[in-house]
Amino acid sequence: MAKSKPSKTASTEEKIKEAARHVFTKKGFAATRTRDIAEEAGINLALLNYYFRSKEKLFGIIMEERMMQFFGLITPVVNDASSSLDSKIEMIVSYYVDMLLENPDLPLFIMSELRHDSDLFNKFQVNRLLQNSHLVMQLKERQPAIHPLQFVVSILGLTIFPFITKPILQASGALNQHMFVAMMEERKKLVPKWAKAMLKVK
Amino acid sequence: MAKSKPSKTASTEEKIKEAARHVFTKKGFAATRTRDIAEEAGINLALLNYYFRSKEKLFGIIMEERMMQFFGLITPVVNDASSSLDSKIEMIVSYYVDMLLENPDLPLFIMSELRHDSDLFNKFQVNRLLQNSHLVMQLKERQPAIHPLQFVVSILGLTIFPFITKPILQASGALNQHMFVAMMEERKKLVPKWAKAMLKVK
DNA sequence: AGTTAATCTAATCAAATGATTAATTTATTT
DNA sequence: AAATAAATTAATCATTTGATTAGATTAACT
Repeated sequence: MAKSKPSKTASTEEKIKEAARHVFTKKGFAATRTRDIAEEAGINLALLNYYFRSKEKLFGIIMEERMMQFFGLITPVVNDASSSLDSKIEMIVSYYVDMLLENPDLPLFIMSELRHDSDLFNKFQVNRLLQNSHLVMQLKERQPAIHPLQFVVSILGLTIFPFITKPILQASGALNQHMFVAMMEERKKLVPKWAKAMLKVK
Repeated sequence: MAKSKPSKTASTEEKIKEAARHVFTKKGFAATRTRDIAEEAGINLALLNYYFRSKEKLFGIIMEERMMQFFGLITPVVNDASSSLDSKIEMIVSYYVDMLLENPDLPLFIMSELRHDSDLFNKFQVNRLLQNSHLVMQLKERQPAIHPLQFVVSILGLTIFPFITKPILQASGALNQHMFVAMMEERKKLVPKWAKAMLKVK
């Protein structure tokens, strides 16, 4: 398997962040030992505290990065007043599939850590992202009978949930890596079509 | 908030299991201290090892229980040769919503732990659950152009994903507990209708 | 070159944590 | 009632783990 690269050229600080990003995202905060990070970064354990003070501080930095990566992706799309509802949906699905194929552990990481400490959410003020957004307006207009959140959760679920079940699908032998990628590529077209059909249901 | 009841009447062994079920499911294996479990069960820490040998062993017991609860729910439905595709979908959604409203932490718990140790999955042989199932046959027949797994993942995603995002939705203030329940009750009817529409898309 | 600051290392600490032990209490059996 | 087994407790152990320290090495500056 592709071992994460401690980037021979990168600065020590960046090597630690790279390693932390990888280990935290894969194992979560509680299961991560600072020694794991130090080892993967190829540095002395004390340097972790020298550069980042504590495990918590380092985690906070990584978490902020990852939350921005995860939630920041939709912010511009959701609020774009010039695009149609259908093209917004296409963009959301396509962007997320591409980004999550590169970062398959991200959803489970975000959701798990946020459950343990939901303050993280307010801390990085990712809320008020949907409130009064252009997307929500368009959803209300297209299908006034159903709460827009139902659609938002559905579209995101159709896109993100496969990445959450990926470990199960692969462990069960139902799917190998190549098939998974193909499945997600197909979803880029399927989900928008499905969404259109769902919006017509009364 | 409703403190979990250490069941004054229950046996010590059962009190420990109750507490373990609760704490493990809420915090995950790594973040759980055996002392947390002992305290919540209202028993001496040593009794945990007296009855269950080790944290790992106790966790294994709880994990097996929870995986059965989670995956066992669909097994009979998925293989029922007498029910229509549409009614299978209705049942799956309805069963899961009801069960998960009682156990909202379950999906995130299962997915998180399974990611850390996907052997758990094979260990409890939950695989081969879908392979050649009646449901998969019916999906192939109804919509041969699309891999049945696409639909299975979608239907489960539409049902389960909201529970995974629940901590976020509530932390963001987008939804309170009552609204969440109402939303999920509405989904019992919406998801089957959506699924029907999705199956028609070509 | 000499001085100062930054970076890094090995060793160690203190607290947390899973587990065990020896002794005590309670229940069961004879 | 006496003897035996089961259940429970307080104290303690051994490891792990996050963090610190003092000292060495390297880089930057004058």
